[in-house]
Parts: sequence; structure tokens; C-alpha cells
Amino acid sequence: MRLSRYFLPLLKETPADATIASHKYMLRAGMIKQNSAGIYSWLPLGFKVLKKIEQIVREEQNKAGAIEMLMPTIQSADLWRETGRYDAYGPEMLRITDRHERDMLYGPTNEDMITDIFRSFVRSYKDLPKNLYHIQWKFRDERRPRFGVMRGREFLMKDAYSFDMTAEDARKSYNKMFLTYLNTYARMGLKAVAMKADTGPIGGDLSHEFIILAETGESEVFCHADLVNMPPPGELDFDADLQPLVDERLALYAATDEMHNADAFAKIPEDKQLSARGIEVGHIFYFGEKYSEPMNAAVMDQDGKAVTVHMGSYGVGVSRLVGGIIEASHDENGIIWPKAVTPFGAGIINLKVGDEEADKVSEDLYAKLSTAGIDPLYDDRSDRGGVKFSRMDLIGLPYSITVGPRGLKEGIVEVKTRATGERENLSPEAAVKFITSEYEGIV
RNA sequence: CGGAGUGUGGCGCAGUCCGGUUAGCGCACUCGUCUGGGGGACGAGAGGUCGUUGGUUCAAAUCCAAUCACUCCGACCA
Repeated sequence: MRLSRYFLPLLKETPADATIASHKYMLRAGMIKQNSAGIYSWLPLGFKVLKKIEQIVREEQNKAGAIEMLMPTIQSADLWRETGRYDAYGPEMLRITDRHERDMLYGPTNEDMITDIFRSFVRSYKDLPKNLYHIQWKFRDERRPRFGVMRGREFLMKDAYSFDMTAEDARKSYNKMFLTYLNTYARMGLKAVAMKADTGPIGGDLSHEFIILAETGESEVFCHADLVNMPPPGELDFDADLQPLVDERLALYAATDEMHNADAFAKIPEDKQLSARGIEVGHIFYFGEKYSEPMNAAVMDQDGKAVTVHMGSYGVGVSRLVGGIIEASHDENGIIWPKAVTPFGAGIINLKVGDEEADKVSEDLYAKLSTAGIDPLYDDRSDRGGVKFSRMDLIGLPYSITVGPRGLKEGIVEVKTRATGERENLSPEAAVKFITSEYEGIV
């Protein structure tokens, strides 16, 4: 993309209502625009990141055997009355009345609807297990939206729902998601820890929250320090018994404040006791027959007997992750995107637009990086160098190549790595080679 | 939902307490000149129903009332 043709409305000054880094930088870098309290438009740059995160989540879900579909944002109140949640959910649910005076709602989650879909079509134990998911906008009328997309009212969530014959099988489905989540966050450059969690209004008795540590996190968390740097499980054999891998994680203490057990925490060696703040980026539940029983979602077993299915649900806050990643990866100059989610793979800064040689080399780099699948952003505007440098730092592309007459006299361009600030003088060819190799396995 | 605030060009703010010329300032924007390797200089411009409605007054951004929106602090949550 050529910057001169892109839509990137940057702000020089920080808007007054932003108090945390991710919110500030998302506004300043032209990623989002607030439309109402807790409701945002995703501008082109922000949208690209959102889509990249969504795609990583999707790929990992698919690997684990979950099947993607799409349910509507607007639901009928009837389903929610069946499970008793229409009254139980409270004012967080946005209730709507249509022209026929029918009670509708903007879905805050989809357990009721997916259970209805399941019971409509699935009749036999032979069809189980199943895990269905979608990535869809949700609305929860938060009492107090804040922190930009980290606590919006409208947010994009991946929610998966598993169906099994027995509690034991459901545990297997749960384990798949548990480990898949760790891989998912790791791919985005995040260190996430699974913590014992409260089940809230979703209900159930087995639940974990996935937390990334950040000073601006909303929840207080306690865990064994080794969990933070534990490598992700990596390639998984989903047909094998995954319990040992899960147990490995659960052996070390980790809990959010509402589930915190001070005695258990005290047993951790003192230098490993980690008490910090965290951002919840995922939450998984096993809730058994909580919805399948009232909604009569049952299948025939081998003996022709109806068996109520065991369910679980698994959420990832996709839009929240955009903010979460920035909280975890930024400095005083702006965002530092992990390679897997960066909106553009590299920036090209032409310091003297109009200079024949600088234009030629920049265009050539742009063409070669594009062909290599790097998706470069070419700053072809005629601003001064300083403006371009700070702009590039703010939007945080992992690499940028500076092209200017001074360097070209020696036949070199400068490649800067955003995270380290390191700069290296290379020939244009070597610069392309370097960046391409850095993206090996990601593009 | 309790408490505290804020609404004035695109953004950040001053002016409001104590009513009175043409509502200012910085940044951004447009045009021109000089510039050009870390947010440049000078000159010339454009842009505002002072959130909304009503009231008081000869006169309202300023006082009063209502209302809407947004923010912050707390209690609750992907």
C-alpha cells in the first residue's frame, strides 16, 4: 500500500479520554474511532490487525477439529426464556422490541441458540463429539465501558461450543480447547497463563481464564512464575490423550482473585510467587447439562436410550486482543507489532520523494516486498524525514527500510528493526532478503 | 448503579467565578517561498449554531432550569 493512497488518520496529540497505552495508540495510529460509549469503528489499519488475529484464532480452532459457522447478532427472547436466562442475564443484555412487539435481543453470547441448532438436527451418538464455533459481534451493555476496545460494549468474540455424550468425553473436548488456546496466544506473541476461574452467569463447574500479564489489567491474578514463560504445547495430536499435557499446566498454582486461595499460594517457593494484574483474553467452561437439559438437547445412545448431551463453551475476545497485544508490546514512541499480527509487514520510507534514484529504489523495494508477500507500506508522501520516522514508529511495523540520496550514493539503504531500534546498512537486495527471511514461516 | 467531572473550529485547550467590541491560543489543514537523514522556518488564508431546549436580561459561551452526550473513580464482566 502506498501511504499517499491509504486512509490513515493519525493524531499528533493524545485524545483526552484515553488513559492507557493501547487506547492512546489505537486512536493516535488511526486504528479506531469511537462512535458511542464502548462502540468503535475499525479504521483500515485497525481492521487489518483485527482480521489477522481473527485468522490465527480460526486456524487454530480448525486444527483442533472445531467447525466454523455463523449465527446472527439478533436473537429471539424465546430461546432465552427456555433456559431461564432471559430474566437471569440482567441489564447487561440489550433488549430490543421489533415492529410486531416481539422481544428480541442483541446476543451477548450464544449457548441458547447453538443448543437449539444442535437439538434440531443431531439425533445420534454417532454424530458426537461436535464442536461448532463462530466469530461474531457481541453486545454487552457494560455499566462502565472503558479502556477503548479492551472493555467495549460491542466486541468481536470467537465462541465455540462442544457437545459430548458423557462428562468424560466433554473433558476431552475441554482439553483440546485448553491447549489450543495456549497455542493461539503464543502465535500472536503473547504469554498467556490459564487460571482457575469463576464461572459467572454462563454456569458450570470447570472453568479457566486465559490471562496475559499487564500493569493495566483489570483483574488481580496469582500464579507460579514458571507458568508465564512456559512454552506453548505446540503441535498436538488431537486423537491422543491430552490430559497429561493439561495436567502439566494445572500442577502449578494459578488463579484469579475470586478463586484465589492464599494458603495454596503460600506453598509456592517465595521467589516464584507472582502476584500481578492481568487482561482476560479467553475463558473456557464445562457446564454439563445446564442448557441441554432445559432445552432437551439429547441424542440416542447405542441402546436407543435418549442421553442429554454434555456441553462446554470456549470464548476468545478477538477485538480485546488487539488492545491486549499493544499493552504487551509498545514503547514511548508507539506500537511494536508482533510479526504475526502486524498490519503491514514492513515500511518503506522514501526520504526524498521526487529524487529519481530514491523513487526508483523505493518503487523497486515496494514491488519486490509485495511479490514476496510481505505486504509493505510505502511512505511516498513528501513530508520531512523526522515526520516519517516518528510516524513509522507510532504505527509500529516490525521493520522499516529508509531510502535516501545520501545512502544511495554508497548503494545502501537502512533497515531498522522496530523492537530493538537496531539499524543496519544493507544493499536494497540484501534488505529484501533480510526481511523476507525474518518472515519465514509466518507469511 | 453510587460518587466526581467535562461539553467552545479536526485535535489539545483558554475564556465562564465577576454577562458587555469582531470568541482567542497551540497543533493540524490550504496556498506560496525557502528547506529537506528524527515531528523545520517565514508569509498569506480557510474553518466555530460555544452539546441541545427553554428561561432571566437592553445584552448570554458566561447566570438559572431541564435535557442529551461523553469521561474519570468505585462496586460487576469476552
